[in-house]
Amino acid sequence: MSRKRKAESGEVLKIGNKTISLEGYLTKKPKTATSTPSTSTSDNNTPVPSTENETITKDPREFKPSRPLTGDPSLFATRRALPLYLYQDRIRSILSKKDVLVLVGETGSGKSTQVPQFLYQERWCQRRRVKVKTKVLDKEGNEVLEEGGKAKTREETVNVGGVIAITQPRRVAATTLAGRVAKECGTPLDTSGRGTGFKGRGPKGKDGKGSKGGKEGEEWDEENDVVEEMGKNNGGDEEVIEENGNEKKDRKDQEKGLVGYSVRFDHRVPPGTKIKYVTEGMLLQELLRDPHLRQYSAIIVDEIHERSVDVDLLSGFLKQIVTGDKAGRGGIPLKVVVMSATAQVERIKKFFSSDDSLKKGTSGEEVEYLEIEGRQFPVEVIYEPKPVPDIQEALLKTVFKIHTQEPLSDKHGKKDILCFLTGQEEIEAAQRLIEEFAETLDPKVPKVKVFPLFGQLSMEAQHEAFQPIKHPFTRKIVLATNIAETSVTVPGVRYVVDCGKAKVKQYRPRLGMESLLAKPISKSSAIQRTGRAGREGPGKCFRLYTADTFATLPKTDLPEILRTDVLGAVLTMKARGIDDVLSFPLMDRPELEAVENALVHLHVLGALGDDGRITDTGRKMVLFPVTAPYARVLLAAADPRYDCLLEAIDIISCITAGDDIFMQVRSEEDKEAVDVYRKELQRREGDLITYLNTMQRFVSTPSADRGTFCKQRRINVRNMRQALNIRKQLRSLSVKNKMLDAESLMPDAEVTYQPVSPETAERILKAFLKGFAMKTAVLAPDASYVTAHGKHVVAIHPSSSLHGVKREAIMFLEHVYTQKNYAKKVSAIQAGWIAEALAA
DNA sequence: GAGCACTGC
Repeated sequence: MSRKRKAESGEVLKIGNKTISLEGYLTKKPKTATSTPSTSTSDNNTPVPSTENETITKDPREFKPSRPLTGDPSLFATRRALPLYLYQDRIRSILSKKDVLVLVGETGSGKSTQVPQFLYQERWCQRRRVKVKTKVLDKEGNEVLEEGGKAKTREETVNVGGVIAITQPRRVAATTLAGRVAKECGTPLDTSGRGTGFKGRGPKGKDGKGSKGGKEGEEWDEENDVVEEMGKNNGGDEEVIEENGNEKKDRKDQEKGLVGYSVRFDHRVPPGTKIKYVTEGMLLQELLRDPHLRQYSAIIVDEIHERSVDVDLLSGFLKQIVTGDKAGRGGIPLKVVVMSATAQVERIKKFFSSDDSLKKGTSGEEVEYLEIEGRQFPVEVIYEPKPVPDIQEALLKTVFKIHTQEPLSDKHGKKDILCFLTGQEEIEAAQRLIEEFAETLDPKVPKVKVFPLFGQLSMEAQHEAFQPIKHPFTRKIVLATNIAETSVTVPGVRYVVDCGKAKVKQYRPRLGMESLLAKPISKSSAIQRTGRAGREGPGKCFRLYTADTFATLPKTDLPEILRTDVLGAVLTMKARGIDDVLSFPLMDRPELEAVENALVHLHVLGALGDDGRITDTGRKMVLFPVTAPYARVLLAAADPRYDCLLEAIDIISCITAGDDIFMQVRSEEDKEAVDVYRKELQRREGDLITYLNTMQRFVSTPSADRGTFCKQRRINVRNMRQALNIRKQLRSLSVKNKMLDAESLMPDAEVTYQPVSPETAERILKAFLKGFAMKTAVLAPDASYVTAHGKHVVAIHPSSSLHGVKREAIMFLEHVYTQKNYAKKVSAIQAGWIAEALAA
């Protein structure tokens, strides 16, 4: 499995004895240096010229909006108070002339809710019927050529525009924002009685509004037990009403609903929807069937500063549409509003300008920029005078300095403390220290109550951190990971203590594995943490590092695309018609080596052919909302040779449902009791067959007993529900793609549990090897496991049922460097199966 | 003997 690359040319890749030609898709060298990730973010340090900043006086007489608000009058006052209110004419006027607007606005400016409402009645936002020329494609999706080599086209009449999409990085944000805006528009989304049965990550959504669906706590909710039928509610997208601006029509639209949302497992797009909140991934998925985004007049990309892989890819596709010839949209431009909480304006402006303007030296003139002040209270920042040797000690000192010297509350409310730490271990150690020290305090000093807050905690435990404290004379201290930086808002916080570090996942292309280590945070992350103290009143932020250290921090975080395996990103591009992935416009380009590794890996998986183009297999793979190796497993499992698709779906559902469905057990006594039940589920074949066993046992358990089933085995109900949703989605996609016969599916209630035979287990593991042959290791004479690919020593992670067990060979689905080089999700295999899986 | 945070028709 060794890989050799021709040193002198980048045009050919060799894998074993195979040669893949890179011609046609590795034609161009990237424009920016790719040797180190940091060089590609070089304009981080370029100060933004102040002349660029649109400064607008805030005299309401001068900028009184020319149009009255519409919608629910009871919400007018709140909307008028938003900083953004005064900018609506300006925003409308900019977008009537230009196609791209970069809008920088801090949290609380109202940009996510107000901007689409300013725009949806604009003339350019109406749906139109136009003639377009479409390329004729053959069955495989390749262009049909006319004589002379030109692509064959045919003329069609299509609808273009009418809808504004607003993208969000998270589901909760998309659904809560849609709910809020629908209410403001006077066309509330009725979300009652919708049994999607699971909720967002935290008790509070991003903007401090409660998330919805499902009830609080970890109990299995029988009412929500039945998951919603896929695709039932997403039929409204195509029925956009012809818009001609008369009042009667407007009223009709209001009855039908102006606002909708579309996130995985949950679609609410009423007929007549003009404003649609979507997750970034959802819009990428839409791009697969509609490359010109014809349904939309505008795309608003919100929270672009978070720089997920999805938003980076989306930006690339949007740039192509905006700066392209627009023939696919019948000449109608697509307007793009890019919204960010932090100013990386130059970079974004340059990115969305056409390359021609760069050559002419008129960079960015097609792109307008507007900055809007936020609504934050001032926060005083206090640094350590010199570097602290021990973070726990520094934390303890600072927390009790605040506690003993600062008031418990003021006219703005409670004055609680939020501490940012790196992980669970650090949080638990700090909790013990603080609680011990609090015992020694004078009884005249107020009491403290400590709440840990990290993702792996149960819903109930997370919820506690959000509740106002009941006891009088007590201060709340929340010890949180990064979860409190973007995902949730803890109310009542007026003091922030920031340790200056966070655990970040980083992919190492050379090793083919990822690491999870604590690293210094960026300036913008530090500022974000500080801001958490100023949501409800003036606050203070204690940074447990020096001002000099702050000055050395990188300006922004490394975007995710430079930190993860680009396998998925490359396949996403290939499937959307990008043959030359290296010349695809990206704000930050991954290292060449990372892209090459991804291409080779995709070739091994059979998603790319020897010519580097996407194969039939690759095209089938992208239809499934799982990573490429899992998609490959599904295709293999549907093959009569392996014939285990339902089993593979059960396993993949469990594994991709967020964090492990098995929660960790904290106390020793609990552990003993839980292990009795868990042991029953475990199989000697390893973790995969254990997951299968768990899912099969779960679905054959009567609804009424499922709560007990989960409780006894400490199964995370939220993740289990997610697993059921994924299972349902993968099953229905398999039927749709003719890999599964709908008739053969039995309702779960009618299936009696029977453990899989060792023969079936073998077929399942062999099907998984089709996606994970690269992630295998063989037992060496010294009793360590050595990877087949790269010859690294790996240890089996303690969370695996095979931890401490020696087998001939193993397959693992995850490979993470933390304390050690760990293999996770491990199965026992035979060494001979590896070669078998690699042979076509 | 160990687990930053998100997400996908």
